Order: sequence, then structure tokens, then C-alpha cells
Amino acid sequence: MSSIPPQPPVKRGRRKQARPGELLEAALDLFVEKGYAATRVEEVAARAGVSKGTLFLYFPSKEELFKAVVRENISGRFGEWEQTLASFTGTCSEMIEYAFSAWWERIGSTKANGLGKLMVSEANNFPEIAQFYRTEVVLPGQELIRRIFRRGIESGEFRDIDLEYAIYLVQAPLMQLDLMNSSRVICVVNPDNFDPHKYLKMHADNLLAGLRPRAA
Amino acid sequence: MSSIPPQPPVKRGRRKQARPGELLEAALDLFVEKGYAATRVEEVAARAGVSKGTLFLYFPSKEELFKAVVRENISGRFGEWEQTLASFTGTCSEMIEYAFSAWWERIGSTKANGLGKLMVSEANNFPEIAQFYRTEVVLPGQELIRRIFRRGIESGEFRDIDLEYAIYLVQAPLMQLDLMNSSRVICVVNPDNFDPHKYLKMHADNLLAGLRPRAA
Amino acid sequence: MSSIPPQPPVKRGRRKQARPGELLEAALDLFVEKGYAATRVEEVAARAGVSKGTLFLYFPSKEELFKAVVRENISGRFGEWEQTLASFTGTCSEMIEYAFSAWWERIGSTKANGLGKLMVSEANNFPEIAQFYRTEVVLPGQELIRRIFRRGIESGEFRDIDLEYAIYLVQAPLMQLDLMNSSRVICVVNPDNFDPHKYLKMHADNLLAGLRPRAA
Amino acid sequence: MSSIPPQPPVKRGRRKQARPGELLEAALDLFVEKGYAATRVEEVAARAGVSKGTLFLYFPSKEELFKAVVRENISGRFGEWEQTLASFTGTCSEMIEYAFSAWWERIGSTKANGLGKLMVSEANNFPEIAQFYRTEVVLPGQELIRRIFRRGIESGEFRDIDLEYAIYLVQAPLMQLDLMNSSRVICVVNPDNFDPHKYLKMHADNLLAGLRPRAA
DNA sequence: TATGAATGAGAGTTCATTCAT
DNA sequence: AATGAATGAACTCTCATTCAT
Repeated sequence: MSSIPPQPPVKRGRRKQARPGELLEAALDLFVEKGYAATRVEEVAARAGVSKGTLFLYFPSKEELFKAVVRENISGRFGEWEQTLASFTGTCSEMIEYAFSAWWERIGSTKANGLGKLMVSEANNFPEIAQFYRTEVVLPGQELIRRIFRRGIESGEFRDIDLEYAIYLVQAPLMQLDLMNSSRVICVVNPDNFDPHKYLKMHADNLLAGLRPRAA
Repeated sequence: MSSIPPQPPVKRGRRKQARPGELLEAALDLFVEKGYAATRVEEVAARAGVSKGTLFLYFPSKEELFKAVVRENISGRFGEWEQTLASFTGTCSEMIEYAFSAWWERIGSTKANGLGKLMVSEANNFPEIAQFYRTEVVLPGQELIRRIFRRGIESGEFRDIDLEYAIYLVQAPLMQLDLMNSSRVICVVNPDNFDPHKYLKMHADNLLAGLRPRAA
Repeated sequence: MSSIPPQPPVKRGRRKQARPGELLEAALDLFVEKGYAATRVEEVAARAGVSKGTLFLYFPSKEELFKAVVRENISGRFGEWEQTLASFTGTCSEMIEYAFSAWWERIGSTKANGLGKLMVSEANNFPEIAQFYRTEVVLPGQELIRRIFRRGIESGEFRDIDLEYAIYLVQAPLMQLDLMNSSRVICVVNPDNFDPHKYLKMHADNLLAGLRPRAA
Repeated sequence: MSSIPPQPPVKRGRRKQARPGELLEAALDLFVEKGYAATRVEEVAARAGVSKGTLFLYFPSKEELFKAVVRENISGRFGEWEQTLASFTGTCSEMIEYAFSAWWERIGSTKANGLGKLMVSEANNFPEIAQFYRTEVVLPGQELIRRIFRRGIESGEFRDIDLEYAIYLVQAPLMQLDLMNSSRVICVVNPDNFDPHKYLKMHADNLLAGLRPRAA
């Protein structure tokens, strides 16, 4: 419609408009790293390069900041993802493998990783936001998996399994990887020499082998 | 309407022996439910039926209380378990299945469930405890799994897999189940109608199918 | 009147009758050493070899314990002392010297030393007991000194000085010595090699020299 | 009778520069008056006209506040004094008299008076501070006195005395005066009619008379 | 808008005091 | 009389939140 006006050269790289975003980014880092309670708003503000007072200009309370962080980082990535899978041409096994690597690229290896841990930790303190996470992340994710499985079963590529429990075959390794990245020291055998790709490959591989139709 | 009967004076119980246990139980519940920071010592004391001051008679600080909870609920559960598996006669597949159900009976379905979540949540705030948990729980558990796998591979019952990553094939579902029980609302499709046994059966079943030697 | 019944052999050296005394003794030690607030009643009880509850059987509160300690340790030593001085035959200088050494023997070198410091420290928190100390110790002591000085002046042995201020010429060194013994590290040049007798000799000597009548 | 005028909203002052000083002043007053333990930080804050939290903006703990009070009121008062005495021209007797009156002007009659009592009272609870006070105040003060005495002895103005004990001839009256001002009720005969100048004059006078060389 | 000094409710901890045994 | 487990008020210290500038 209208022609795009020439963008003014970005001065200083920190415009006022960027403030909330910088705060959210800093908050995400700290919430994931230290948990909700142990994160002090002053620290968030400091990391975003503003004063404590300024933070409260954008977010009315620590609680709202937290909710905003969660919302910001899980917003509608699934629509796009679903589309990709819908138009995917290939076997269901390839779809599963693709889903694993896509998860890693879009979630596991990004800032969004650790959100799972955060939700697990804080779900009881923030039921509302937990519900939001469930609706926006968990259920759509599970639906994605369910659809792939259903297709695989119908096409005879996978054996006939209880869909509602099969979901967790995919979810469990991804969730564990989320937690591992947050507190590697707890779960990982050799924290300094852990390769997430190998981890995912192993899981996908064994999962798919197990899913093959069995001889009577 | 009816007059309130005179409250009998609060009995000052005298149960030095029983107190620590009651406090630890209350603390476990609350720590698992609300996290470390959100749990107030006064609340723990109240749930154990004593006053705030009494708690400090038995535990010198909130942190020591937390440590005691972890120790109480973890130590000594592993030795026994290792013995059982060491003297187990049967196929490796049966051992894996046994391990799953034994975990459920001794950990997953007990108060000790949720401790995994607790550790994941608080590991960064209590490196010392996290290290303790890693040494006393995670690593021994992994060694147990490793041993079974090694035996299965050597006997030809399992295909040849990378042991160091295979471990997680067992660990991931158990950890997820620990988390699920703590914040079921987040991960589970239908929280009111979830059967842990089916969950574990599905996982064990698919895992073992995937582990079978493959045709060249 | 009645014949004294044969004393039963003292068993165990700790009769019930001794309790209050032992508590007072322990309390004196601790109050002097650590001050009122920093002394815990449990510690007092422990040092007296009884339980905390027992202490409260004899003294209704920490405050009353404190008052009892002070009262106990300053009770009527002055009557006896006054008598001694009244019947003293010798010069006033000798009386002053005697007073110094008597103070050392009866107060300075005994448990009662440190009470001065205690009163100085706590006077504002215990006005009532401070008043008591003033009445029972400070004023009688000053009166003693005043009487000696007056006699010395009248007899021409001392020069004519303002009695009301002269008093402090005697009081100051004794008070300093009381404080020194309590917190030697603060005031004393060489704490490990300090001789109270030399200290007192020096003060008495110079004081008396200064008191001699002066040539016009 | 008359209506209460509406209270103006509490002014939130903004005087970062002035705060520490005001807090230190309030703290000095209260510590001297009531002792360390009996002084509540909230009270200090209130006397300085700020809230409890504000105090902790400037001093990280009660202990550090205490230390700061001692440092604030001691440091830097001695250097100047030493200079003055070094360049003093006059007899040693005049120097002693000058020292007495200088002490009164710079310490005894100021806020710094009472610090001696404070140190005596709390020395056992704060060995570190006591050491500091000893090093920074007591020992330099004693050295000052020692130097005057040595000079007086060498010039024949004073008789030959043991320097190490003579020091206390000067220190004792000053210390007593410090204590008197803090808890006058204890030591002083007639608290409402006490003249520190007369007190000091009396002491200086008698001290110097006593120091005069004696006939063989 | 942005600041940061100031606030005050709330948490962990101590310890004089109580009271069932 | 004696005990010591239990209490709870009081204290120090923290930190989310406010508000004058």
C-alpha cells in the first residue's frame, strides 16, 4: 500500500522502544538461571542497563514481569511449525526426526530453552501462567506429535500404540534436554563433554526402531 | 447458637524423638509443592504442629532443614536397590522392566517423588546440595542402568549402542514422571485420567523393542 | 539456745541450698565478662550446673538475676570497712595507703572487680540498680574518703583542698583499675606485664605528695 | 477543641550526602546511651529521621554501623593534637595543664565523649574494634603523655618516676570524666552541680604538685 | 520518561520465659 | 524441686515497590 519510509539510521543501538524488550531478555536470562524468587528486580534492571524504577514503568510488578517473559518467549511459534509439518513430504519417521532437530534449533539451542524448567519450578506458584503455558506450548506440542503418530499408524509405518501415552515418548527426551541445559550438573554423566545432537539422535533412533510394526 | 466450648489449653507435646521426622515430612511436602524460597519456615513448623522456634531447636537453619530433607529421602534407598538388581536372575529386558516398576514402587509413588523436581529447581541456588544429589543419587542410578545395558549388549540381547547416551533412554521417562507428579497440570494431557503404570509400560515396551539387535 | 545438731557430712558438695549462690556466682562471672545483653541465661544455668528452668525457679527474670548479682556482691562491706578506718591509728597518709591496698584486697583482686564496669555499662538500662549501687557503694566510699581528707586537712597533714573534688583523686585510679582488669587490652600499655600493686603505689604516692601543704 | 490540622504528607527527603552523617550521629548517641545490644537499628534510623531500610542503604549491618561510629569519631583527631604539643613552648607543667584542657575542649565536651565508655563496655564483644581503638587512640595518647613526662624528668622539672605507670596518672582522671558524663548518676557526688573544669583543675594541680622533685 | 533514595511488610533467627512432666 | 521441650515476641536484614525530583 504505502511506500516504506526510509529508516532513520539506528543511533546508538538503544532506542527507547527497545527498553521493554531488553528488560524481558534480561529477565528471561535471570529467571532461568536463578529461579523466580532468587532473581532480584534490581538485577534485571541493571542487566538491561536501566534503573530499578524504570523497570516498574514498564511492568507493574515482578509477577507481571515474569508472566510477560513467559508469554513473550512462547508466543505462537507453533502455527508456523504446524504449517511446516503439514506440508512435509516424507515418511513419518523422517517427520519425527525433523521434529527433534527442529525443536533443537528453535527451542533447545535458544534462549527459550530453560523455560520448561522455569515452568516446572514455578507452576504451583503461578497457576495462571502455568495454565497459559500448558495451553500455548504443551498441548499444541502434544497435538503435533499426536498427529504424526496417527498418520504413521494409519499408513502402517508405525505399530498400533496408545496415542495418549505415546506422546510422552517424544516429550520426555525433549523435556529432559531442557532441564539438562539448565542444570547440567545434576543429570549429565560428563557435563563437559555432552553432545545434544548425539543425545537427540540416540533418542529418535531408538524411538523409531521401537515404533516399527512387530511380527505377530 | 450453641456456646463455644472452652478450648482446652494447647497441649505442649513432648516428643523429642518424633519431632525431626514430622518436621522433615512437612518440609518435604512444602518444598516440593512451593519451592525452597517460597516455603516459609513458619509454615513448615505449623504443618508439623509446632511453633517456629521449635523448628530451630532441631535444625539450625532453613538451609540445613533443606539438606536434611534431601538426605532423609534419598540416602539408604539405593544400597538396597543395587543389591536387588545385582542378584537378579532373568533376561536384561526383564531387568529393565523390573527397574521401571521398582522405581515406581520405591520412589515414584512415594513421598520421595518430587525430589527430582526439587533438585532441578534449586540446583543453581544450592550447588553443594546439587553435588550431593548427583553423587548420591544420579550417578549411582546411572551406573545401575549402564551395568544392565552392558550385560545386554555383551549377551547379544541388546543391539550395540553408545552406553553413555543410552543411559538417558531410561532416565528421561523416570525424570519426566517425577516432574509430572509434581506439576501434573503442565505436562499431562488429561491430568485426571493418567495412569503411571501405563506410562511406564509404554516407555519400557518401546525402549526394549528399540534395543533389539537389528538385521544387517 | 538449742544445741547445734551434728552436721551431716556434706554429700557431693552440692546441696540444694547452694543453688542460688552458684547461680549468682556464675552470673557474676558472665555478666562481667560479656555484659548483660550478651549473657544468655542458659549459659549461666549451664555454668552453675543446672538447667535453664531451674534458674527461673530462683530468679523470676534475667533482670532480677542481674539485680541480685549486683546486690549480692556489694552488700555491706562498708560497715566493716568504716570501723576499721575509725579505729585506725596512724597518719592520714597511712590511711590513704591503707585504703588503696584494702580496696585491692577486698574488691580489686576479687570477683567483685568488674562490677564497676558492669554498672557503668548498664547504668542507663537499670536506673534502679544504678541508684542502688550509687547509694550502697559509691556514696559510702566517697564518704570514707571525704572523712580521711577532712581529718588530714584539719590536722594540717594535707593542704587545704576542695573536698568535693578531692574525692575523685582517690576514686579515679580505683575505677580505672576496675575497668583495666575487665578489658585490659584497651587501656593498658603492656597487658602481659602489668602490676596492679605498682599501679596503686604510683597513684598513692603521687597523690600524697600532691596533698602536702605547700609553702606560701 | 481545635481541629487537628491535616498532616502534610511525610516528605521523602533526598539527601544522600547528609544521611550517613545523621545516622552516625544518632547511632553514637544511642550506642553511648544504651550500649550496643540494647540499641535497635530502627531506633537509630528513627532518630536520624529515616526508616529502617534506609539505614541499611548506607551501612550493611549493625556491626558495620558500630564500627563506622567509632572510626568517624576517633580518626584524625590525634594528628592535629600531636602537632600542637610538639610545637608547644613552655614548661612541662604547662604542657600537662594544656593537655588536660585541650582534651576537654576536643573530646570531653564534645560528642566524642562517651566513646571511651562505649569501648570499655563493648571491647569484649568486638575485639577487632577494641584493637583498633587501642592502636589509634589509646596508645598514641599514652605516647603523648610519655613524651611530656620524659622531657620533664630530663629537664629536672619532674621527679624521676616510672614512666610506664606514670602514664595512668593522666589517663585515669580523663577516663573517669568520660564515664562520668555518660552515667553521671553513678560516680558523681552532686550530679546537678558538677563542674568539669574544677574537676580537671584539681587533678592537674595535685598531679603536678606530686611530680615535683623531692628533697633527698 | 527516567532516576534512585526511601519505604515498610515480611522473612529468618534468637532467646527469655513457660509449663507439662 | 528440677527438667528441657516448646513458645512467641523481638530483632536484624532483604527487597519489591513508591515517589519526589
